[in-house]
Amino acid sequence: MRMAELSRRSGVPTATIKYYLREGLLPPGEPTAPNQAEYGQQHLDRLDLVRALREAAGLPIATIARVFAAMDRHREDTPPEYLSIAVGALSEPLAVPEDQIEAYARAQAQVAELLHLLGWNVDPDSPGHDDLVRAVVGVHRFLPGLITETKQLVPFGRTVRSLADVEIPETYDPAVDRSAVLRFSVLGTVLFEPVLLALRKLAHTDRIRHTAAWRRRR
Amino acid sequence: MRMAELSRRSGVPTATIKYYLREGLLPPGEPTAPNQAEYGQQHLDRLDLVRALREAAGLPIATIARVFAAMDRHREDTPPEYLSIAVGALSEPLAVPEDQIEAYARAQAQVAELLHLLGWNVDPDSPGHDDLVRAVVGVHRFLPGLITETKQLVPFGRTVRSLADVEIPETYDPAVDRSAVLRFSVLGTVLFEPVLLALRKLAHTDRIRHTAAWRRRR
DNA sequence: CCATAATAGGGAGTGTCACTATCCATAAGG
DNA sequence: CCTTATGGATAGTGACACTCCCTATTATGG
Repeated sequence: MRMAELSRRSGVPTATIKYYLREGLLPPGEPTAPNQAEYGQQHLDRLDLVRALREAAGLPIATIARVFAAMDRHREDTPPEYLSIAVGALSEPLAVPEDQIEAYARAQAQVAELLHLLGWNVDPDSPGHDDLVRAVVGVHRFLPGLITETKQLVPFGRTVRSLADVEIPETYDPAVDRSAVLRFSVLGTVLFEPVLLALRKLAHTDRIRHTAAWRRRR
Repeated sequence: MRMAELSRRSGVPTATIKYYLREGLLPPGEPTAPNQAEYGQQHLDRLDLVRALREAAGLPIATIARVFAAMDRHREDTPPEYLSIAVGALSEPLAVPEDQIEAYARAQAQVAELLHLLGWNVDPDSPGHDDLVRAVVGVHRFLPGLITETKQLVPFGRTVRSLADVEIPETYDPAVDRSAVLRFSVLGTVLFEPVLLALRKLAHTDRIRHTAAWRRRR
């Protein structure tokens, strides 16, 4: 199919498709002439993924491009590897500002201690590690005293870990093709985040309603 | 204190403070002359909160303004009320696009059923309710078949609810002043979100490492 | 008292992001 | 053959979060 049909079938304007091509969100079509190219199912699939990542997850174009680049670079790896690479590409690499080196070092140490306490089999370049360091720096900075001891975070780790058992099936069926697994993993990661955060807010409300102890001033 | 000192002590440039004043993120200073005004501790506190909400949580200016407006409008309410209002103001109000009315209706029904299954004492205008509807619409749209039955979400609700018990203390000490409680609640809500999401990614990695069952093709 | 610096308030300018529109030299299709 | 479409490139748009600059005062040190 050519541009017009790709646009019609995906629901994305041609101008936007061209923009995505420029930004590397879409591989170029198969050229049939200096000014003609043929697009296929993979382009439709990718446009659908772009829409999900932009409209539902709100990811910036640059991040989506990074995820796709990582996916394409590692399509020969084993499933756990390329999944990890793709999900990891969702996060910005850690950039420590000159004036906050100690704050990051402290957070980094605390994260390492936490992972040790949890006994998790993850290393510092696993997806989420740098995000956790960044997040802990933020908490330290603006709510100092909230995480004074690393072990305070352990219940959160254990709880979230129990969710992982529900989210990720025990077995991986190799009959399902790689790109479907990838799509599922990346989308599952980002589309479920707002679900969890919204549930957390609602849980807070329920928790407060069950706390009869908003003692009145007397 | 006046502009220069407010800027120096908060670390926010004067041009930015003026911008925040225009956008309603800061209440105007006490005017002492047509071109002079006096700022106080409340302005310093607020600038600090703005920094946290912008730099650590990445919230847009308009959202921060909405939170402050809600806080100011409800400063006479009881603690559970104004906390709920403030945290609720963190979310955009639900806007249903013309062409997705059924999708939202379906998600709304599913959220209602979920809350019933969980037995939570929350109503549809609680903070997070609309976010959950939006998030469920997103999952339905881009990962159809993932949430076919509402009860699949129950474990997530229960798990997150158990976190709420850890996060929110049993009692609220009225000796602590309102604005500190508010700051703590709003910041606690948003600063802990990235911690949870990062832990989730790490938990996924650990889960996958414990899943020996990435069966090889044979 | 006066020269200099600082101030509130407002408008305009900047850089980034994610598109969106226009142009042009081909190419496709009836 | 002639209208329409295409790929590639460049420019423009609107939202956002500042940032700069201007002006008529006002504060302040000598």
